[in-house]
Amino acid sequence: MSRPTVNDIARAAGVSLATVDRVLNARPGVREQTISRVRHAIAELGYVRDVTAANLARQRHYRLAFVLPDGSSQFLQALRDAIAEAAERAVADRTDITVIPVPAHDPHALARALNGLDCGQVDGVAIMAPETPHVRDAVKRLKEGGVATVALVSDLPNTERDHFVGINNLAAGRTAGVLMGRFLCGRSAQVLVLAGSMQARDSIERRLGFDQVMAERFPTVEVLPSLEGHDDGATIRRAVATALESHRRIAGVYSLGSGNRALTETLAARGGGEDLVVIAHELTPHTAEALRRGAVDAVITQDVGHVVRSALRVLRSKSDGLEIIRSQERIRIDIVMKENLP
Amino acid sequence: MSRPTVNDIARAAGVSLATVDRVLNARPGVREQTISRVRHAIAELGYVRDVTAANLARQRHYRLAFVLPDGSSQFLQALRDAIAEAAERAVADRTDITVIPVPAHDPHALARALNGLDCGQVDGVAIMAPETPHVRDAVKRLKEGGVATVALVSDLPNTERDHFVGINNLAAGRTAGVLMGRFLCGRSAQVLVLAGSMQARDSIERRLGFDQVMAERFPTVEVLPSLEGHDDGATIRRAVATALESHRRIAGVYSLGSGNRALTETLAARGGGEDLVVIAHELTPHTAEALRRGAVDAVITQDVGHVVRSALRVLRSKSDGLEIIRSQERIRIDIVMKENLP
DNA sequence: GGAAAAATGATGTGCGTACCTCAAAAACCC
DNA sequence: GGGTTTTTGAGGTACGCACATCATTTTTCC
Repeated sequence: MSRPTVNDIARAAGVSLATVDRVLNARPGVREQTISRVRHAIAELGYVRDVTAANLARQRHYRLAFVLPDGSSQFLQALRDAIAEAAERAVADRTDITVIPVPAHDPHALARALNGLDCGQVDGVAIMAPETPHVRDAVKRLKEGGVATVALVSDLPNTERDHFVGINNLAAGRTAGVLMGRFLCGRSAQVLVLAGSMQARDSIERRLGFDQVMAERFPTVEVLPSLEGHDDGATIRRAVATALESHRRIAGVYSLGSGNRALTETLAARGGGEDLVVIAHELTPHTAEALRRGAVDAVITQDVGHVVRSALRVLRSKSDGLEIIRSQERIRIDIVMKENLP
Repeated sequence: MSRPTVNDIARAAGVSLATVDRVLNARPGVREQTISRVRHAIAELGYVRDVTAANLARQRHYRLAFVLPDGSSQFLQALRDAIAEAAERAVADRTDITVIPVPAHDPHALARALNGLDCGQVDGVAIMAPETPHVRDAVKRLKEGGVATVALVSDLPNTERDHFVGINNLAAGRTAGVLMGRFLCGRSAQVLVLAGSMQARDSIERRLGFDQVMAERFPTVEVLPSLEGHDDGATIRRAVATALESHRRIAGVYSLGSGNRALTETLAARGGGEDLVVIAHELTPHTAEALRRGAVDAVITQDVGHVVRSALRVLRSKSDGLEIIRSQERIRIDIVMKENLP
C-alpha cells in the first residue's frame, strides 16, 4: 500500500535488484530491452525514488557559495541575514553554505574572488555582481568546471549563468511609475529620481520602466534626470537639497536604489513635504520605519528570504542536473505600504 | 569535518550509543547528570539530528488532510491546484495529502466531514471553514486526539487550532482602503462595496479595515453599505446594476471576496466606467485578466502556493511537537497591479 | 552488606537506497 | 562448438538513525 521500493520494482520487472539499480542510476551494461522492462515496471507501480534515503546512502552534500559585495547597505545586511538563517536550516538538507564578501566597486577583487573558487570544492555559486568581462569569463570557467551558477538580484544575461534569481527590474520601475503617477493625482509636477549609480543594470532598467509609464500614462509629469548618490550620505544630501532648490515644482521623489536614509533625512530637514509622494526600493528596517511615519508612501521590494531560498533550490537542482519548476522560482515584485507592512 | 553523528556524541560524552539515543528521544531511565553530559556534548560538537535519516529509520510519514468548501470559485480552484501540486512534491517529504471537499454553506455536512476524521489515521488537518460551534467542537476533538490543526485563509480564533495560515484581513482591508482613497484623488465620491456574504469573518474584517482607513484619511468619500452577492452571478449583476442606478456619485468599487466575474461584466456592460476605481481581492485568472485590460485597478491577494506550503510545514512541525519559525510562516498581503502581475 | 531498583552498555535489526565485487548466465562471433 | 564479450544475478556494506533486547554495572535503601 505504501510507496513501492526498488525491491518491488525488481520483482515486478522480473529482474534482480542490481539491474534495477543499474537502470535507475544509468549505469552501463544493461540491454535496451531490459531497461524498458524496468522502466515499465517503474511506471506501472508509480515508483518514486526516495530522495532522502538516496541522499543518505550517497552521502551527497551540497557545497554552495554566495559571492556578495561587502557593502553596508541595509539591503545587503538583510540579504546576509537571510543567507545566515537559510544556512542554519540548510544543514538539515545536507547543504553547506559559504559567503564570500567582495569589496564593492572593485572589479579586480571580484575577479580574484570568483577565480579563487575551486570547481572541485564547490557545487554551486550565487553571484551578485555587475556584469563585466571578468565576470563573464569567471562564470564560463565555473560552468566548464561543472559548477552551477545563478545571478542574484542583478542579472548577468550575457553570461552562461544557469538562472537569474530576482525581480524583473523593468517591471519594478513600471510599478513604481504607476504608483507615482496615480498618487500625484494628475498634478503637472516634477519628479526627482535618485539612484546609487546609473552604471548598475538594475538601476538602468528601473529608470527605464519608470520613464515608460510616465510618458505613456502621465504625460503632465516631468521626470528629472537621475541624481547619482554613489551610496554616499553627504553626496546624496547635497544633491537632493540642490535639486529641491532649483526645481520648484517637485511633487514626487523616486529612489531607485540605496541611499534612502540620507534621502528621507534631507526631505525631513526641508520640512513641509507632507504632500510629497516618495517611492523607494527595498524594504529594510529603515524604509519600513519611513513607511510607518509617512515619510515614504510606497516601497517596491523583493523578499530576500525568497530570493535566498530560491537560489538554494535552483543551485541544488542544477548541480544534480535536474530541471527547476520555473513558476515556483519566480520572485514577485512586492508593493509595500504602511498598511501591509509585514 | 562533516556533521557529527550520534557516535561522535557518544564518544565525546563518554557514554554508549544507547544512552545517547535515550537522551535524544527522551526515553526514560537516564540520570539527570548523564543527560546533561550528553546535552553538553551535543552543544559542544554542534550536533544536529539528521532528520531525513531519522525519518527513514522511524518510517515516519505524515498524513495530512485539507478540508475545503467544494465551491467553484477561481480562488478555491487555485487553492486546490496549489494543494495538488504540493501533494506531488510532498511525496518526497514522506507526506500524504488528502483533500476533503465539503458542500459550501452546509454546517452539518462540514461537521460530519470533520467528525469523520479518525484521529488515529491523520496527523494534521488544515481547515477552511466559517467558525461555528460545530467546528469549535470538532477542532477540540481533533486536538484531544493529538491531531495538529491549522485554520486556512479564514481564521478560527476561538478554537484550539494550533495556527492560522492566511493574511490579516483587517490589514488587507486597510490596504485596499488606502489604495482606493489615493486612487480617488480627493474626489468626494461614493464607493460601492460588494461582498459574498457578510457572515464570513474575512469579509467582515476586510470591510472594517476599509472603513477605518476611509474614515480616518479620506472623509470626503462615502462608503455605501455592502451588497451581498452570495456567490451568485445573477444576484450580483442585479444588485450592482441597481446600486449604480440609485447612487449617481459612485466612483469606486471595492469587491471584498468572490463574484469578481459578474462584477466586472456588469461594469463593462454599463460602459463609460473608465474612471471608476475598482479594487478586488484574490488574484485568479479572471482578476489577472481584468487587471490586464484595466477593468480592475488593483488586487489585494495572498499567494495560495505559500499558503499551502506554509500549512504543510506547520502541520508537520506541530505533529512532531516542534515549534515553528513564526517569521517564515507569515503570509504577506500582496498588492498586484497590471505592472507587477506575476 | 545484601537485595532491589535504577542506570548504562553491548549488540542487533531495519528503513530505502547507493555502490561494489564476484560469479553465473546469456548472447555474440568466427 | 568453443571462446569472448556482454548482461544479469547474488550478496554484502554503508549511510545516520530508531528501537528493541538482554546483560552488566552502579546506585539506592533498609
